[in-house]
Amino acid sequence: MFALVALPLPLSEPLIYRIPSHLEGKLDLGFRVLVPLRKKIVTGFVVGFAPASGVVHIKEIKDLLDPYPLFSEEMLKLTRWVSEYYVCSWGEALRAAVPSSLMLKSQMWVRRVMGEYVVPTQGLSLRQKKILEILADEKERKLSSLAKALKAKGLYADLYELNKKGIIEIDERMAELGARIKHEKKVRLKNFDGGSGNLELIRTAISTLKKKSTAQSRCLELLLENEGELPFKELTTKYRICTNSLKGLEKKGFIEFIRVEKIRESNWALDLPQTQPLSLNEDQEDVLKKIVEALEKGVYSSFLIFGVTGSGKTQVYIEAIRKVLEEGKEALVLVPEISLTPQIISRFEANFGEKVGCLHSRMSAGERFDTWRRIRGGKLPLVVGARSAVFSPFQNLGLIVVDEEHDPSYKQDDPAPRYNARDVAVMRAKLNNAVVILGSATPSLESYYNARQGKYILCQLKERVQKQTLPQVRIVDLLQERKKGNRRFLSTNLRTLLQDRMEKKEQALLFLNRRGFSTLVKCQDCGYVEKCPRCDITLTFHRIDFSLRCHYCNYQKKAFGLCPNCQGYRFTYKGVGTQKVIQELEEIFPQAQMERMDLDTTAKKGSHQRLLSDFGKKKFGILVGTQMIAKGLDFPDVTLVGVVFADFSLDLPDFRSKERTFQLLAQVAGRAGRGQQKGEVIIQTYYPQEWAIQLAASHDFEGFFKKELEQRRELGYPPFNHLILVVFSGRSLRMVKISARNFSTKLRRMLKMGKLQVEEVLGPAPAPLSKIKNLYRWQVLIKTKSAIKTGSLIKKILEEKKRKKKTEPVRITVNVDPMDML
DNA sequence: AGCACGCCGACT
DNA sequence: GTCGGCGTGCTC
Repeated sequence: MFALVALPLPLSEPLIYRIPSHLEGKLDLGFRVLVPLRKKIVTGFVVGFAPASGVVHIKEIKDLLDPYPLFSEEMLKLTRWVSEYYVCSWGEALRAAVPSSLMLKSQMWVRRVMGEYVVPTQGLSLRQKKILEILADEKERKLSSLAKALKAKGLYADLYELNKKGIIEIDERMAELGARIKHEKKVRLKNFDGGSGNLELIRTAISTLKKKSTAQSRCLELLLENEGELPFKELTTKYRICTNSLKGLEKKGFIEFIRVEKIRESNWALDLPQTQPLSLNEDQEDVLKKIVEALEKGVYSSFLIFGVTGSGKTQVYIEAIRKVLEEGKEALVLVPEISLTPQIISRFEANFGEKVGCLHSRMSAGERFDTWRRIRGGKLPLVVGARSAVFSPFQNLGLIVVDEEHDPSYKQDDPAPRYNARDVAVMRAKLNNAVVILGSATPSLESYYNARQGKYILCQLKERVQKQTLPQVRIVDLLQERKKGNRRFLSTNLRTLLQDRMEKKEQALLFLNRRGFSTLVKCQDCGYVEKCPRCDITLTFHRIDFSLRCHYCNYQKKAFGLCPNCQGYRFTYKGVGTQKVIQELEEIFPQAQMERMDLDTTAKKGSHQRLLSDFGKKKFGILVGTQMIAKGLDFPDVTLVGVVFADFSLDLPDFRSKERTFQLLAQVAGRAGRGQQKGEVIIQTYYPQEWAIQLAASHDFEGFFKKELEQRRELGYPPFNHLILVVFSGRSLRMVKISARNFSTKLRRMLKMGKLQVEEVLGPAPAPLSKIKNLYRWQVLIKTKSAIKTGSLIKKILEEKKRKKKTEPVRITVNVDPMDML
């Protein structure tokens, strides 16, 4: 009997291994195993069995890593689907579903045997001498670190030679990845059950002991105060009870020593005053009622909660979760990484206490592993986590919530699997007959469209909880500002309002969306950026041949003509940064208190929190920041929000740029006027007529949705088609182009033969970032009705290419449902 | 992916 | 003639 083992590599199929006799009968689907691969040992997962195989040299499974399968049938199905939908190997999908610390790998260690002066250096190569030099300082070293020190790969030949000569020894050990279960010695009162008779007995013991040993009686008292159990270490260090006293108590039979698993967990929640569970308003009650009905039926159903900022979506989630937990089922809450803040976690902890676990990117390997194990063991019925938490090992999942459903951070771009956690969540709910709730103040077009089509049940929360009105939004035309002679970033309008807020001691947020790093050309006089006539996509500038190109369809024209809008001839390539804005603010308002918040200033651990808490305490009045300040902040004294430059996201060469802009503006605007005072928002732009901006200013999602949908339909973009982006990258531009062209020709030919509903194959065209780290990048974009069918076709084509003898030195990545094309 | 093997130009 | 850089092919 043979086992099919999926490995975390981009292999088209699982590899086949012999099952050693001592593991026969013990193995089942979903088990984690160690298998030899080339000269290494790697972790894989058993995904199937075969009675025979055509492979000549079959290796044997080395070992079994767990007493039970790591993956349930459901998780195998889910990861299988992920691998098919997102065009990656099953093993890669499975890897994404376990903490990385479980993916053990062997590591080679190199040790010097002969002393420094004994080694005959003649006859050794330069590199071999270098190796010995490095090994002279230390007893032993990991092979990987040795390779790094030598800035060289492929040391094996030299190492084996040195090994043969008996100068060094090489051995293979499993790498330590922090996945060990940590234990802790604890002291427990013997036969303690908290009952009254039991208590009496111990009290008597304490009083008799008091005469002889105060330490021992004190120890028993301490244990009584702590539910009969305390860590050994705490007793000896914190309470200064010596080991002998404890041993004495053990001998007398009062206490026993136990070893328990220790859970690593940093405390993320804030010690906030426990907010009273707010009672739900009528709208919220309606929504909750529908969800509870669905939960009671116990079949798959999906909801889209569309609620304006501040309408109390979270409270609805909380009540739904309460219901699920009461039924003994489990719940999962996904939030974007950036909003997985202590505030959010505290909110859930206030409601569910010990039942909540969280999973986020800043956790250590050990913490992740422990949390994962507790979920698997059924000890954490509620998990709040970022993207990868969608694979949490629940056994009895009843509800999944995806908050801020539209957020692009749910999509993983690198490495494979390039999945969208929101869509995986919907699939997982289906497989579990569970309920899934997607929530957003600005739903993605896909989800809102799905809801309109009846795929999701649409629930609306139209009012803010405390009935605050939405802020008034004004659009400032930067072109007019320029004509008035104002060359600064801040318009006179915004300056006046900032001045006013400083006088009134209210606070302001200045938001700058700085993602415009693709090279686009903007007219200095009118702000015009040229677009592709076919794709409505911003054209990008290519230095190589001074052209403007569309990276969807490869339309191109010469750069440096006159501006088609105003006949201007001066163009800019770069934009404003947060530092520049701060600099200008300091010039204009020398006394103002302000802080900057972006990736640079929040790199240090905790600085993010400190900045926000200082702002909350009104230590400064103006907060200037990027995306980071767009979401979730709730400061009642912020009455002014300024969007310094709304066009960055609009100018991106991406079909979603309008949607992004709308969502961002709506979110940022939602930060203003959350308290008693009414809020005001200023949006500065070169496109005052742009409807994405105008509709955001009037808080008109419906209007935006209608208009954008029309355009998407016309051009065949999502939600009407799925997009699949295939990127070719390599050192040789020629090879990259050839490879991309071969692929697209083959794909087009195969599509003609088949009956697939593929709308269009666009390109090949240069990627918007057409050269990264000396690698040229070209891409092919596919619009299709069925991502899974087209995906499997792509897989076939790529495998055929591999089988051909001459493969081009070109890396190919497939991105299904990409969030952006950069 | 990541690593071993093979081919080729730049030097002791 | 050797060293080491980089392209090529394969993993049961």
